[in-house]
Amino acid sequence: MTKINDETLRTFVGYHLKRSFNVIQSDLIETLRPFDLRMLTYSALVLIVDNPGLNQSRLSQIMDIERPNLVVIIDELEERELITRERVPTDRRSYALHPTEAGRALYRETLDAVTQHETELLSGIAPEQLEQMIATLKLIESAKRGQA
Amino acid sequence: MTKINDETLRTFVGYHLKRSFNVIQSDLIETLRPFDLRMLTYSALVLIVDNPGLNQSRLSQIMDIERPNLVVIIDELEERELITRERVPTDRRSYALHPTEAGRALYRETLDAVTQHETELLSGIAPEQLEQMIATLKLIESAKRGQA
DNA sequence: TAATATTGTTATGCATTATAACATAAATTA
DNA sequence: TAATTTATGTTATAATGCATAACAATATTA
Repeated sequence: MTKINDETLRTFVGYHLKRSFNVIQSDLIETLRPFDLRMLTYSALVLIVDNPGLNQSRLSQIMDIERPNLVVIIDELEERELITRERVPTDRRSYALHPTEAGRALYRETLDAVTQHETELLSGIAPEQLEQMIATLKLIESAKRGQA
Repeated sequence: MTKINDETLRTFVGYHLKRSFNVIQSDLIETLRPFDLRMLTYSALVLIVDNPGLNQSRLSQIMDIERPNLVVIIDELEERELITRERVPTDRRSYALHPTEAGRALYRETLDAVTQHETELLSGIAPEQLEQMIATLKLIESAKRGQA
């Protein structure tokens, strides 16, 4: 088992970001599996519960995905009766997205599970260190081109 | 333009990781476009140049992708004559992957470009702060389940 | 020698992401 | 007001990413 040299890639912040994200993502996927949710459907559910009445256009923006791709996600959540699409009288093009009671219940269940799993996964790291990292991640996030 | 509340998702480290990675990834994709490389083909090229002679099995492991998915990547690099597959006398199942001179030249070109773009993108952040973040990211990476 | 494991491969399916084109409705402008 | 432009949600489509099953050739182990 020869050890492989990835020092060149290690000079890139993006490489470290991707590898560490992969670890958290794998854990999250496993955590969400029993609830039959994927990352995208989960994120959408959380955002709809926390922002009842928002429309698909706004939701796709915050989720950083294209509107066509959100449609299937919303379709799935609606079919499972976790959310509803309701016509907006003042703008009849758009739908106001609202969680159902089942949606809010699933939100609470999953929030607990996801929080516990991530806390457990990162239990070996000091909270202050994580907070510092998050501060830096926010700086990177706001370095987005065509925005500053 | 109503502001959307994503405070719940902000309690997750993974959410911050994903959003900041997206920023870097977008930048990287644009940087690699002129060279007709994607992230995966680029990573593979770098690892082959830095580890000449390694085989596909090892490469797929370090790249964290399944062997079948690596085949098409290696196919592409080989067709473009950036690398070669060479039979290993001591193990005739596997191929030793080696960069061609063109592969090494492209490696040098792209390394400069990618380094410059990432440096520019992150120029507003103190290097020590980035180093600290990388240290934390490494901790997360090593928190991978079924490994400690 | 026989059974098992590894390497690379093909085929396949699902998820993610992006773009073009469209119908409906709203907003803008002439 | 009428004509044009823009916004919202949708369908269709394609490229990419990622995972699994099955297989031939070869190596390893029992």
